[in-house]
Amino acid sequence: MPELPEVETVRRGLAPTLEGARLVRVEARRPDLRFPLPPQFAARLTGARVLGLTRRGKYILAALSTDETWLIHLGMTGRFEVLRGVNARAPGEFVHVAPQAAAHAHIVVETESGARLTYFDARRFGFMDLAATATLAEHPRLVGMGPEPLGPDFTPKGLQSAFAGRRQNVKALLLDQRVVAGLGNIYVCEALFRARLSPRRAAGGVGLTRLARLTDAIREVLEGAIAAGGSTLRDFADVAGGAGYFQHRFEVYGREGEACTRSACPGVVRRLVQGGRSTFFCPVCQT
DNA sequence: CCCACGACCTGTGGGC
DNA sequence: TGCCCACAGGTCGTGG
Repeated sequence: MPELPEVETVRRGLAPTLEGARLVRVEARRPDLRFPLPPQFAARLTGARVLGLTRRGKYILAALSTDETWLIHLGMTGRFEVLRGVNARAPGEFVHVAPQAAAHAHIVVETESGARLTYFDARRFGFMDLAATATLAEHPRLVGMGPEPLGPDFTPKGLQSAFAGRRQNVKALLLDQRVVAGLGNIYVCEALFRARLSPRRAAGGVGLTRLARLTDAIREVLEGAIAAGGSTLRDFADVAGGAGYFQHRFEVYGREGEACTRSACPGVVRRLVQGGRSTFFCPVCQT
């Protein structure tokens, strides 16, 4: 589910509760998510203070006072819920888009100040790890990851080098986290539409003019989505159970058969399957 | 190295 | 109403 804007929404939601907080009780209700949790996972978190919460691509990174960093990936259905204080369950305080089954509450963390954080993940495609902060950049999940699309290293020329000689289509390569970090199926479709670029083009053949449109489009889409609190199709919720609303601004994703939203374009949005995943695009104005 | 594809896991929505 | 299949926001491992 969550791509960069949703992960950033979760990070911002967790920050007020976690930053500076000491973790006093940690419960792992099963030994694994997608992968086994690291050895002594709960014990290594217990007693630690969270120094800061950052994000890299689709990972949330919690730097700890123990000189370790807690890495969190939400997979497709990972979700955090934050309950604060004794009145946390007061009627009406939280709106749950889809109440999470207790069976999927895998990790529970309580802070010294009485907040409780629960990680739910129905499909268990999410995963967590603990790694020494000093060598975090060498972590296998982070090493080789492409530039942050909202940072200064994401440029048309950089994208051109990443695409050079590649015959794969642009859509598939933009989903590759080594090319650019944080994009997923929705925002790649939306960005390609805004850039008027066909998802079927061979990546290596795209010129700088188009790549400049693409990098701009990616930034615009992601910034708009973060400002809207992410997109909620079925699973995504922020830490208070609320929905994002960027899905109302989708121009192609999920709109197969609808008229192209670009003014004066006579096209109809089509769906095709690339690399086993749906791509939505306008075959008339995306070239 | 590059690329295509199946696998992982559960829930849900649409069609019949 | 009920059943079954297709599909879902991600990533990894394997094979050619």
